[in-house]
Amino acid sequence: MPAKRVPDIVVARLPLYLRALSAMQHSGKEFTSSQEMAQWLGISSAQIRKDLSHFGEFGKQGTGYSITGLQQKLRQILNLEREWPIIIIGAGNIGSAIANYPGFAHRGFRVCAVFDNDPRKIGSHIGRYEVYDVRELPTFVRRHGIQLAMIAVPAESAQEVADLAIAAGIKAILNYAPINLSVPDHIRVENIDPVLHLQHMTYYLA
Amino acid sequence: MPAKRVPDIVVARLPLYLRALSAMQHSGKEFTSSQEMAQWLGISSAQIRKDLSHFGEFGKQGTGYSITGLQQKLRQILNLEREWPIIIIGAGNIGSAIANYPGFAHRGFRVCAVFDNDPRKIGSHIGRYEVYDVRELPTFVRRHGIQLAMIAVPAESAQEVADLAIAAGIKAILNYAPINLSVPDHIRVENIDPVLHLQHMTYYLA
DNA sequence: CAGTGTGAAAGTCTTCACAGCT
DNA sequence: AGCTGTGAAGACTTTCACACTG
Repeated sequence: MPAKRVPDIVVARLPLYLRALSAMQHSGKEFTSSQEMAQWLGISSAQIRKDLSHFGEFGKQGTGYSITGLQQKLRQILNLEREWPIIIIGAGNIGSAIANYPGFAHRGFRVCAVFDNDPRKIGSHIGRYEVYDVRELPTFVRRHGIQLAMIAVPAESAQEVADLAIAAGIKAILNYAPINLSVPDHIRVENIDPVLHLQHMTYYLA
Repeated sequence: MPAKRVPDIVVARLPLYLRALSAMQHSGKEFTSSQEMAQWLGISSAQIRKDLSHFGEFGKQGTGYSITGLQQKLRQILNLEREWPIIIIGAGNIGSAIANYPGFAHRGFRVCAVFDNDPRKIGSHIGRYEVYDVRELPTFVRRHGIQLAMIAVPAESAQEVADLAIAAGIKAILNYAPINLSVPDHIRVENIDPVLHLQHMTYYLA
């Protein structure tokens, strides 16, 4: 469906559009326009139209976009018509919080296991997940064909567990450790480090 | 110190440089080069030099940058020579996890209070923080002159607590709720939504 | 001679503005 | 009338490549 090669920055905005559409759907509306979405998201309407135009023509002139229709298209584009299993590596504060985060379920993801290397944590429960020994990770990942991992271990161990996960077949990593992972070209990594955001904002504070 | 107006995208990379420098410092080195940092971060050396050139000349030709010297400069630029107090709004999974996250302390921030509106949580303890009634937030923020807040409440309440916090004097918000906050122009907001990152990555997975 | 700082060139991304459809 | 989809223009960002310095 992508006509040519779509810029990564455009792909990054699609989930945002999807999120806005969900909120609009909740408010019971049936159609929306690039203008309305733009206002909602604080960006320009031209950008939204241009972004979507990379993938096809989803709107009706004079009317706008069907909210459910566009959601469906975006889910197709982002491969969200299936549910993706994810593993969490690290059963500390962050690992526990994301394991119990209810926000994944309705947006295409299902946490299916939590791993740690601390004998005191292995076998214990986090919400409804038993914590497994990280040594069982390779077998687990291979057996279930899992491609997504979230890393929530201390910075010192992050590269090590990333290597382990990649060797086992993981293709994309959401990394919560405050460190830059080095990975092969075909592996995707996205990072979440709240401190980076805070430090960015303090630049603008008196 | 900023010669002219520095692009926001440049400011956003400075914390990344700071993080890389900390890691290098730990490995005992004294000097680094734009090339070494670039390799570490997976970006180009020219970009690093250009970014830094917006703020002054920090390197020595032939030698590179003093690791501690550059760290100090970046801390100055980002206003990180003081320690910033932050409040957390929301004492659920995410709020608790970030309250206990040890990564803030050495990077310029100190969590100083946690608020919630749930009577069952108010008065209870999260790590070493007592959870306060959100109705005490305005007084607390004013009395201590707090400018930074992290919002970790459900999406439905996020706009409401953001409004409350802003009215009390909060100037910058790190928002964990999966929703776009609308705020006045002079307030800065950054968002963390792991699902957005995951959905971005599934685009590239088979 | 290794490595910075920087104009100029190349590349990328956003906005404009309007033809054309409903 | 209202709103999309889109070339072309404009703005912004990155990279190049080299004069210069310790």
